[in-house]
Amino acid sequence: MKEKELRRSLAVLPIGTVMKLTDLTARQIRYYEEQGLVIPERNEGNRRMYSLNNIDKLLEVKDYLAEGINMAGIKQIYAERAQEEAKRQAKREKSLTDADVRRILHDEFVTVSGLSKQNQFSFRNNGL
DNA sequence: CTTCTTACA
DNA sequence: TGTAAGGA
Repeated sequence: MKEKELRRSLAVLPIGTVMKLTDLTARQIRYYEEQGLVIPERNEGNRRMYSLNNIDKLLEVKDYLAEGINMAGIKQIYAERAQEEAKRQAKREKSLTDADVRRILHDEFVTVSGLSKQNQFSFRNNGL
């Protein structure tokens, strides 16, 4: 499920194709870019190149606009999503940290008590 | 021919 | 948002 995401992120579509796929004018597509929504890559000739994910986002923006939401509103929606994503990532990092805490605490115990893995085994055999 | 930027009777 | 201009 990752090879798929990679392909969806490949910028291979020129603006002309995007216009047909989204039914948006070049003017609109470039304007949304100015507004910070859907920034395409550029090829050697400074031409905009879009990915399938870019297409999806443009269609999404188009829908919001059709629903009567203005540029400011759409920006807010994406700003909120970005903040939520940031929090999810922060929480994930915290979980990994907690897992490491056990190992760190365990190693700390072994060091302070002067017990190596091998000696711990020996103690068990001696009824400790 | 397609796309780019800039500007606006 | 449309469209013209001038260049790539």
